[in-house]
Amino acid sequence: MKKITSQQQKVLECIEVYIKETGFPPTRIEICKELGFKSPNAAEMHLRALERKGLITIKSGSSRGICLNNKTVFDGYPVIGLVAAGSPTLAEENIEKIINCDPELFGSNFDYFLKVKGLSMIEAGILENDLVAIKKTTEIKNGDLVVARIDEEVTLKHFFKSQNKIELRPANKDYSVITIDDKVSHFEIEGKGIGLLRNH
Amino acid sequence: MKKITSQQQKVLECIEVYIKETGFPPTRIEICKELGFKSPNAAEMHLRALERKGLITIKSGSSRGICLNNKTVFDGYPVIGLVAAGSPTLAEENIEKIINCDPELFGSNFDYFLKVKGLSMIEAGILENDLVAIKKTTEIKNGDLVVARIDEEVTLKHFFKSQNKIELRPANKDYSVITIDDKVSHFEIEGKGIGLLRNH
DNA sequence: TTATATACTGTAATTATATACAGTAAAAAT
DNA sequence: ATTTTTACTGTATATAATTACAGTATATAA
Repeated sequence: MKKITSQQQKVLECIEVYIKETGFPPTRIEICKELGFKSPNAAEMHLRALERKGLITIKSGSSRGICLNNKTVFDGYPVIGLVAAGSPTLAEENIEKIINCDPELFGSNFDYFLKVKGLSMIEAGILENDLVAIKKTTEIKNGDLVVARIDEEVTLKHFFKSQNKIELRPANKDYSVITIDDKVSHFEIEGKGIGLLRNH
Repeated sequence: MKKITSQQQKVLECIEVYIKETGFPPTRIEICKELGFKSPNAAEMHLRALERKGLITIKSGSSRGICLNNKTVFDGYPVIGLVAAGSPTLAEENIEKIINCDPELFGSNFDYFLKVKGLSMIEAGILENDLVAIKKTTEIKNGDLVVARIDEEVTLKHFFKSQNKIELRPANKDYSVITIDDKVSHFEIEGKGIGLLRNH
């Protein structure tokens, strides 16, 4: 996609605002009024440029026939259940279902829901089948809830790093701490749990 | 609001579909094409009727100047924190903030979020400041998570009813079971917890 | 340096659109 | 029983809107 000029940006915003306020797109002349142009051709040329750059579609011959192309059809966040060994977490085969919700539901944006298996985090109030909202990131602080991949296995634990070792701690007395050492051939932080969703 | 005829309903749906597909409302003639009318006045008359009945607004003189009025501006579910003694749970003074999310996020519809105070349900994985999605209902089964009002105090507990008594059980060894008996002057079930939301 | 794109004004023509008016017919309300 | 509303066809017209064409000027890319 080609770069957009500031004037074209203004025209695009003008169209977006107009649609938001009235429910239908503006005419060339209305764009001119809004932005102070004196010729309908000014608007026309900007519209042509925006169409060339793929941002709008103009339905020829139709009044107000301006379609915005930027509508990202967002159908929700995938729920990841058991991750098949060796496959990327977000691979289609791992997607159990799609949940539609506000991206800002947990304060900051996230990437997917991980469905919790087992009871290893029960003392942190994370039960089996809870959905933990995961944000893909490697910026992790001690104590954060992380999704980690150890030797092709995916696990949800609390992260603790000291001078010489990394520990993944469960929140359950019956489970033991995982220490990342030489025996581990592959270790990777996939992301961070920023929220939780439960269906009673 | 007056009742709508089936033909008017068809015209309204036609407009909604048209907007969904193109991003702008149809002209009179386009409505006619879609519904098989042969005169633009057929569409015009239906539009006038829909405007009289308050379902649309027609911007006079504007091409495609049809605005839908049915847009229910839903700004989200209220989060209820501490409930002031004697006040209805959903009173404005109790609303901490509004969270926008899909009404079907927890399977069935619900009415508000209750912000959890204290640790009485910690063994059920419900921590302080968790938000429990509450559906207002009195249809409760044994073991359900309920919001109950006892003598003007609101509490979140597990519900158990036997032949001769009702118990509200915490999920924490350090808390004791509440038994509803003659000492209680007022007891009421406000609703049922159907889901949970947590911000890490 | 020579195009090409941006950024407009100004005018005009064609077509798209709203909308009024004259009817007809049937259903529903008064 | 009569009026009003619904539900159209068919025609006409003023105006709303797209869109082409002729310019001017500046900035950017080849």
